[in-house]
Amino acid sequence: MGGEPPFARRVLDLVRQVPAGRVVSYGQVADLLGAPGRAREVGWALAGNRDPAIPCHRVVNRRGELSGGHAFGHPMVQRALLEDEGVAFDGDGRIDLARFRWEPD
DNA sequence: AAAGTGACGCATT
DNA sequence: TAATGCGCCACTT
Repeated sequence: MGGEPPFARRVLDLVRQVPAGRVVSYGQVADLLGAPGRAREVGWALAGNRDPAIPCHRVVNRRGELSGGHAFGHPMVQRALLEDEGVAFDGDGRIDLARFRWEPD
């Protein structure tokens, strides 16, 4: 029997559960996977993702800022995707995580 | 093998 | 609240 699925696989599996109009932070994903302190690995997992079914644009940093923007070609692309889902940005280009943070049941 | 890099986060200043 | 430094771990050179 193989052990647990690769960390990257578990990251993508969790992110895929994030509904439209909601976001999660890198650190939150790591914490939910039982790997606190490994937020950077979450970023690498998303960077290596090739599956368009994974809503990786819904993952932001702990301050509600867009970090993976350049991976979409331009930060504005990710922002447009989120705004289209109903996620609001403040004057500093940040999301109010108190309102839009998603948490699993 | 060692050092540098990065889709991050936290403590301290 | 913002800015800085350090910890973290996989990947690259």
